[in-house]
Amino acid sequence: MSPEESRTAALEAARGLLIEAGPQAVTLKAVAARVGRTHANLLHHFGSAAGLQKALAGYLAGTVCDTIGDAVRASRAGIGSPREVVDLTFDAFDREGAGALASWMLLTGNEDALDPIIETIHELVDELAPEEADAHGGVMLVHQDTLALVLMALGNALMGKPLAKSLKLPEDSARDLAERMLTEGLERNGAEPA
Amino acid sequence: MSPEESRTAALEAARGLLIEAGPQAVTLKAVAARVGRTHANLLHHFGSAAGLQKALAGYLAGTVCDTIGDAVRASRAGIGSPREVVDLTFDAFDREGAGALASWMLLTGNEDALDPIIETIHELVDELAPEEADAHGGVMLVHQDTLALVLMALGNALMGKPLAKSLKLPEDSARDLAERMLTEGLERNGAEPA
DNA sequence: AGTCTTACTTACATCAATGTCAATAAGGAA
DNA sequence: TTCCTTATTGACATTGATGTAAGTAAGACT
Repeated sequence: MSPEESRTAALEAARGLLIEAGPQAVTLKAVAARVGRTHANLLHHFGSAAGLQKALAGYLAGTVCDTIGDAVRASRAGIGSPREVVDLTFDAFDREGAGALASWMLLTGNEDALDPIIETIHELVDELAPEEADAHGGVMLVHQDTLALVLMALGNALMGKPLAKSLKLPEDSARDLAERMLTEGLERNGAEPA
Repeated sequence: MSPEESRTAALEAARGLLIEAGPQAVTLKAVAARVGRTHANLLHHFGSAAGLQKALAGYLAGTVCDTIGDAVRASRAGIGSPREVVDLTFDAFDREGAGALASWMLLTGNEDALDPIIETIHELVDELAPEEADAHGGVMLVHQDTLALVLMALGNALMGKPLAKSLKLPEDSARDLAERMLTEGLERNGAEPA
């Protein structure tokens, strides 16, 4: 197997472990077992456990960005509905492990590894901002709305299910809320409703 | 030292460690060192490391609830401004370690330990809901707004600072956003503006 | 062929966190 | 006092994650 194949196979395995069992489960031995190698082999490819984690962060940032970015660009005659953007963002954090990884990095004090994720989000923000707003400070508002969107998506990925249950709300209430907020924000910002 | 004193001293130390250095730093040895005991002593008092963690969850839930609840009740002639509620909630997650603990519990799959925290949040929600809305389904909306508030507070505690920096927004933009959202939500719900 | 690189492995070493056990010491109760 | 409970400790055992070192095998290049 080529080095590149080995690396991506390992990263896919690590991503699966992260989503299924949480960050604690992403150990050299567990990832190695999933790809049928030994943990020493992963050390050979990634240098260290921290190297694997950093590579995983970059890999996740890439896949998350691709997923969202592609969908956004595909539906980009009329940029799609705000709901679509909301669903994409929430799915990215819920199901693609970005939320779990991000919080894990922060909780372990490893903030550097977060940079690629934040950067890709930043790119998405730029792409979503209606251009006509740029001139008169409207970007500020769009960035604020995106900030709220990401924060809610992250919070929802972590606590959404138990919290909604505790409040006796349907499980995806947070998405409705984010949609409402995004719609109002865009209207306030002068964008035409989709 | 009495058992109760020992326990609370240990829990205070654990809380400090959690806030300063993250959940990974809350180990038996580290906590013991901070209170001038040995890790075996903590095992004696809490039974196991998981026991300490569970006790810490309950302790944090208690202090967080007391802090917010007291302030809310104190300013309860006219329930205070929405901004006040926002600040209290954000501070709870930012500075009292509730956010770090909650996500840590979730990430390690230890969801039971979260129950007391969610329960105290639930109590706060009930207290904040304007009574006149109860009759015609307005509680649903208030609960939704509270859900959004908590999710944003959690997300902000974890990613707020780096994300705002990346978006070139002032550091507490999320609080402004939450305030705006809460105000609009309450107005929509028919509550008189404070 | 021979050589060099490299993916990969086995075996060992280390370190940190957790947990167990026996012993000590100190206070209250009989 | 004696006894009993219990807070506390030190020494040891265990486990899991990480890292190192030496060696094997297979392909590439001369």
